[in-house]
Amino acid sequence: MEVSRARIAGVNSRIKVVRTGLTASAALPGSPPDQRAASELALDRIILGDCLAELQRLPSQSVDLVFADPPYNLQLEGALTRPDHSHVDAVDDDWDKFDSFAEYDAFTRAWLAECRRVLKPDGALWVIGSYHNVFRVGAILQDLGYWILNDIVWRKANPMPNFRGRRFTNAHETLIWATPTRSKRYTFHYEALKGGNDDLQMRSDWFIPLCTGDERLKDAGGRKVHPTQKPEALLARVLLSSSNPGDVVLDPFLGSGTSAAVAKKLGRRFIGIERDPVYARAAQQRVDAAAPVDPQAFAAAPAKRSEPRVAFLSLIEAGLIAPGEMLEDERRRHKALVRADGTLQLGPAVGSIHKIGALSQGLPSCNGWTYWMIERNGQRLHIDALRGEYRQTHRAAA
Amino acid sequence: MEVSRARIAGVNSRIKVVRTGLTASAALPGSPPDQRAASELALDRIILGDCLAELQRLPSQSVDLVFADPPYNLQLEGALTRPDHSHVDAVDDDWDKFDSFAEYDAFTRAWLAECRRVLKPDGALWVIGSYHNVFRVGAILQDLGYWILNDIVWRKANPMPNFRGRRFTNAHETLIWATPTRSKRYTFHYEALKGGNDDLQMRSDWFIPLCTGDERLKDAGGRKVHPTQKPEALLARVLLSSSNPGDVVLDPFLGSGTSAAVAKKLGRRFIGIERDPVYARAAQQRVDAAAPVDPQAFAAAPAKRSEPRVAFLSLIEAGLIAPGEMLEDERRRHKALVRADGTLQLGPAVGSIHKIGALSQGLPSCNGWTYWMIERNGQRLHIDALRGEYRQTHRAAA
DNA sequence: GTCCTTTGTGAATCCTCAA
DNA sequence: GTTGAGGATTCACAAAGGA
Repeated sequence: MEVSRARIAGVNSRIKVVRTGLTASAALPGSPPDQRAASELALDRIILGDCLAELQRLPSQSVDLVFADPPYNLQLEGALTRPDHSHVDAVDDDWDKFDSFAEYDAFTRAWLAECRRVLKPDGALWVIGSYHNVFRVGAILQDLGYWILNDIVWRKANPMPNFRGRRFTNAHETLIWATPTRSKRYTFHYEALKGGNDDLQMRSDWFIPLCTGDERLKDAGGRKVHPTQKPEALLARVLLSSSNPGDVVLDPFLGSGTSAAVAKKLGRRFIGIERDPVYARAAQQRVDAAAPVDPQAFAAAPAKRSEPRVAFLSLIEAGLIAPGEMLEDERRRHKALVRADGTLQLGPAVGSIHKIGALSQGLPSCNGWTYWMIERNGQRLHIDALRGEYRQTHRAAA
Repeated sequence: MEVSRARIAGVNSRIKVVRTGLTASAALPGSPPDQRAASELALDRIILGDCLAELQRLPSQSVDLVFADPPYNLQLEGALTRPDHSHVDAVDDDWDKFDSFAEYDAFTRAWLAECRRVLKPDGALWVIGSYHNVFRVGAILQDLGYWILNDIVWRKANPMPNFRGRRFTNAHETLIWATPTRSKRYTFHYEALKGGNDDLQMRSDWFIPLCTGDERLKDAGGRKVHPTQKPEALLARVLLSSSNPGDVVLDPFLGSGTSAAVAKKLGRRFIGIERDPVYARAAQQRVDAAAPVDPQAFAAAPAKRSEPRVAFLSLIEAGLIAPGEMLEDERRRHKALVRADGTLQLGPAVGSIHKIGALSQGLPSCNGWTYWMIERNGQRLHIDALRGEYRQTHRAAA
């Protein structure tokens, strides 16, 4: 999973191609979606166009991760307001809400369904929202067959206070992490996250400051370019936890381009869709200015699960353990004989290091590598240490 | 917010009336709901019966606050064991099983609609849920015309870990606070909450321990009476923030009776509906044993103030350390690369600041915070100093 | 009685690959 | 698709037990 310098250079040069201007959807008029193979997918580009129309052009099962920050406030979205919104009195309020919700739901269902089509089977989707919209998004997502893995709470370090003092300070937003189907194949860098968190599992509540200061995009007049620019730290945690270097990250509501900028910095590929030319241009400039961090700093960490398997027999064949030696558990309660074929013998029972380990304890299963110990140079070692030794000496060959 | 002694005494004497036993619904056969005025509403009682049927008997606009802890529809499959092979006691009760989302939605819509009818116009509703159900509950609640005031995150101090390391620790549950209509007339004790929170506005993320120890109801055999008993601190914050002494609190899924017990302790009236006779009896005993308390004691209780934990990753996210930088130990014998995910790399090894620190010295453990140094402005600092800096700028991190 | 160690447990949608 | 074996995996508390 090492990312070479050549690869990074390749990413950079590709970005340079689109740096000349936005890739407007109008530039691709004659390409029907069904004829576009995944290999043709143009990457590291910002598409200026309608979210739904552009999603429909993307090939199926071509994207590793979707990050979506859809509109929260129905009233402010031109496409979602009723034409005759002008006079709504209190009596009509419920109907108005129902109409708005129905429209919002239809819109949500449409883009979530397209994202599900575009996602690879082992990909995943993240959506962020507030209480205004996240319940609808979450329910629709479940209805469409997505499988929720976690809901994550982004706890804001410095939220806007509630000026009227009529509610609790709205100090968090919610993210939903889901796979397109109920699948066990998804990316999650458990050990890396744990390593960065004082060796404790990363929890579902994340404490991250708002996007402020230099990170916040401003226009020439010093006004913020986008009203809800997300902090890069939030996106970084999303991408680092659930994607790999080189993965394709799609953002159907790119906005100020946080997801694309972080994707570039962390060695991921991106596709961003944005309808507003002002946002799209700002995002493009931001992406152009973003510099990838040292590839060593985001290269996939070796996870135990992904280490190559080693048969216990291989240790015997490599001379690290001799047939006839005895293994013991930590407390020296059980003692087993190493046989030449890589099995253990404990009394009359013969089986794998795991089976005999489980049997000796009366448990349904056991990791023999971390259960059995052997004596070497007057010290006791888990046989897992010898496995590590074996892997080290055989890594060069591979 | 002060609860007067006279008022508490009055509540007590009323409760004595129903202390003789459970008020079974069968005891009220001849009273059609429409003929029952609000003034006749029998209070401080636990109704043994079906949630929907009993809600339908209650008069309209008679309740100040609803607290509902409905089934979550967890959809668990198979068994789960801890790394030590012990069995995880899952919530596999029949009451949590639904055939489909559609069935769960119909049930949810029915009880939420009845609660809306029963609520006074200036009343409010609280629902608690997890990602399994809360999105559906929230969307249906909006569809019915409820108006959401806040979503609240209950951050668990001591959640169950994710034993297989396949997801983020599910460390929170979500509460929704809503009024039956879009109304400005609802109860919110802003100042009282602020006073109990170091004069800071109470945020939407609440840090409260699970219900354990003596508070957890046990049967004669020492087994927990109810699988999902909620902590009284959670209910206390709900009731103190959004109800007044003397208010009527309705809980359609009473379970172990936390809401009723806290209501009695805080001088509120209650109506609890519970279908399971075992739960209902336990709740009744619990309520009988509950004595009015000083609200301040509750408000002060929950958050044990220790130094908030800071992840090394947070320093990177905050820009205090950049991915790709190098850390060195005091004597410059070892040099490690800071990775974007908050882990360190030393040669082929990747791990936490502590793990890599220990590895570099050949020791079993190491405090990475005081072992690793970094250069800043020509001077060398322990990374612990940067942690201090982070804590200073982010007080709310706990 | 005090201190230290061991054990138990909580609303959980909790593995992965080869044959 | 299914089956079977390999082997990876836990945090904060509280209560009980032992020295």
